[in-house]
Amino acid sequence: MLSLSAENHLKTIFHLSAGDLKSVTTNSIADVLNTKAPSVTDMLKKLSEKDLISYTKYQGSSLTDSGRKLALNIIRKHRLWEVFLVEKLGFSWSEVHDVAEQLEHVKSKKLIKELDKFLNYPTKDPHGDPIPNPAGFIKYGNKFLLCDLKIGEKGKLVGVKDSSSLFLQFLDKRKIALGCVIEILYIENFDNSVHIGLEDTKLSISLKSASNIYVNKI
Amino acid sequence: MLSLSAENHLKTIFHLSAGDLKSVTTNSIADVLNTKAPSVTDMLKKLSEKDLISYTKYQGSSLTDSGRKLALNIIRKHRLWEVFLVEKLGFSWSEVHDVAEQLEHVKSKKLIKELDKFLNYPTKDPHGDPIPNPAGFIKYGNKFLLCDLKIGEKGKLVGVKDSSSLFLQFLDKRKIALGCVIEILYIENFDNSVHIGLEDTKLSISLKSASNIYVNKI
DNA sequence: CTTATTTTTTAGATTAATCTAAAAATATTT
DNA sequence: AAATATTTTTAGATTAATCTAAAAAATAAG
Repeated sequence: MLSLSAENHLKTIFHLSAGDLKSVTTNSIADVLNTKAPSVTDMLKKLSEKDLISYTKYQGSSLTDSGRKLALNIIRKHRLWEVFLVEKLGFSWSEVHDVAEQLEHVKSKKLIKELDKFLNYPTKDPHGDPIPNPAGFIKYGNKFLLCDLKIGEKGKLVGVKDSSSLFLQFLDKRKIALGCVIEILYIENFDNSVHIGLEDTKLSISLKSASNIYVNKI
Repeated sequence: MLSLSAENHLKTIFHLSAGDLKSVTTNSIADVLNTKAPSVTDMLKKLSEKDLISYTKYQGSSLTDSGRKLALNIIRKHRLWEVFLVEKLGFSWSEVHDVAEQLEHVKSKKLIKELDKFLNYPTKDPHGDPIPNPAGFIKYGNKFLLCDLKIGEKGKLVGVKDSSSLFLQFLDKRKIALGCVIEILYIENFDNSVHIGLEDTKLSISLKSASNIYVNKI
């Protein structure tokens, strides 16, 4: 049985390696988890002992197959709970993270199996991120960053890169939501701000914002 | 912020003092929590420090008003989650305890507020136990133990005293469920076993079983 | 009302997760 | 490629929750 801290380390390594099995630095893990590097080193040794990561001193760490499976299971739980919070309890997408962060650690196979059924087997969480299946398989959509579209191209918003509540609330204020169709109108030379068409309105967002929005080209 | 262990101690003291503010022994707490007396003593000192219990060495401990409020809040969360598991996820009443035991420690005011609304403000959990309101008020029904009814009297099953999954499964097997009407037919002199009428059938249960079933007289 | 038994507490360890400060290894810069 | 800077690890503490063994207090029994 993994400790809460061990689960959080695995999850973080998964996110930092972008779902790959590539190597992740000790400091980057500490940053995400708000701890210090020595604490992370300790945990890396323990996870390595259990064969959940491969770790060589000073060379960073990467998930093994079994570690990746465990990480994906935690992420699966996190995202299913997020769907529950939004669809059943009326949370907004900017409010769900902290609560899901706690719920993801509840241990019960049956709970997740039944929750999945109750939610009608969703494949995406409220931020557009894919929900891994029970076997630990995750299907990434073929998405682009909004800032990479050319002028005149259109995309449907399918996810965000930065899902901090600050950014999500920024989007809410401008009625930019999952599923919206966005057209690139033009790009300001001066500051690279991006003028977009959104349903019936036009507005301008910063390059930084456009680099945090995923779309499917249409 | 209370630790998980502190929350469990408060909850246990509440249950052992039967919802009262009466004093509870150190060993009885250790028994319920599957720990040893010295561990409990340590925690009692900490809880006392925070004014959640009043504790005098060798004299047992009892909840203060604020401790009682916290305990009831945990119990509220536990019971709401039990309702959710049974009504929404299709768990049986013998399966919910261990999962609710984990869910009750998730911290989020909004979560419980919305869950309560989603469940349509239930007042009883799946075992018939009352759910405390958000202010920490709990309303006990006027219930009797089945074994205390006289021959010929009838009662509606409104709860169980022992909600171990062993006992609940025992009841399930005999189709004895919340809401059933039970009549006392007669009591065997030899072993005190209790013959009951249950809907259209008759059966016999031990005195021990009859002492674990709560009914409302009808 | 002593003596024996049981309960509770204290004393002293252990484990897990964290930290700071210092040492070691790696990476960067000139 | 030597010097400097950064990153990572080790060493050594700390805190919280637990434990066992022994001491102290309360309770029960004769």
